[in-house]
Amino acid sequence: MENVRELFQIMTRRFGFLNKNCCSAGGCDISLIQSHILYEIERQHKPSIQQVADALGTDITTFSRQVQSLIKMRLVKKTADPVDKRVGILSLTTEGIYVTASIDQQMKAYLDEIFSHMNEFEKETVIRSIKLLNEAMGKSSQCCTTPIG
Amino acid sequence: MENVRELFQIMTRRFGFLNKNCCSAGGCDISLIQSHILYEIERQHKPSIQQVADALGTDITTFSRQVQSLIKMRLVKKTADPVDKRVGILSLTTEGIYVTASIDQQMKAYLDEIFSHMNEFEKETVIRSIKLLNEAMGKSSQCCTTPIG
DNA sequence: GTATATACTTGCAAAATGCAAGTAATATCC
DNA sequence: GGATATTACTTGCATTTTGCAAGTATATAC
Repeated sequence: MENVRELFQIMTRRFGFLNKNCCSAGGCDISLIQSHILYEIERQHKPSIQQVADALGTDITTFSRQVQSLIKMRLVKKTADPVDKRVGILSLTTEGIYVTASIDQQMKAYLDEIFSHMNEFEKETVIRSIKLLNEAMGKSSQCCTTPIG
Repeated sequence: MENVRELFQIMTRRFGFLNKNCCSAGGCDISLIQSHILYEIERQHKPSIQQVADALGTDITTFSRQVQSLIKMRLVKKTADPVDKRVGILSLTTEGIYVTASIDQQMKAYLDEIFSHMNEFEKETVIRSIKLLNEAMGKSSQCCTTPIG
């Protein structure tokens, strides 16, 4: 049996590089962290600050400031939740939507390139496997979540 | 067809949390970055400082200091290459080997837990898929490597 | 209506980062 | 074989990032 951890470690590292590559390139100059934040704001529908911070495993004080800088860059909007005025609801501005879409497009192009080295059957198997993996990680309560400390 | 990027993004994020969890827990108090460095020093056989920095995509000046702190913690040794005295060869100390092994053990336990939610066939498929993916990423020259800028 | 909890925000001090400029050793050119 | 360029780091320094402690504002509990 091969070294499973090594396989995971190398794969995630490479995917991390992919994410990095998709920031500085072409027009938008976004940090890796900012890219992750934009992605998560789009993915969740009108999330609160807390929700995104939790999803990314970032300390909330740090995240508060990261959001502030994205607001200054006019990529993100913050509106108070009308039901509970304490919570700040995050959403993308028009420019934020554009930048996020642009990053997504780059990522997809890279992924296509990677899959071009496989046949259709292999590609299907790989995608199905990752889905399976995500489900298994979701079921596992003790791991794969934000570190508590 | 599902959103492939999303699958990747979530998977790697979760695996990242796994890595984080395996640092602060139990005895050794190691940062996530330090854990990655230890892992890479063990993986490569007696690598140079440059090699590890490249593998992790870290700026070499930053990495130089990260190595210094690991040396202070007595987890890493640096010896000049006898053939080329400019290059610093990195290796783990006895304590470094112990800490690295301990982290690896935790990671493996977590991975076992994840795979316990699958049957043997699924597990085999997933592992084979990740191998395939790594090979495909390796073939792709334009991506999955350190960002140039 | 007071007490507690939640969702953030800010002060501050410590740590991490990366460019510019250094040092030392090697490789190249003539 | 000696000047020049290159490589493999290291250090100075200024900027940025981080997270704990302590704050504010709103909401919930009793």
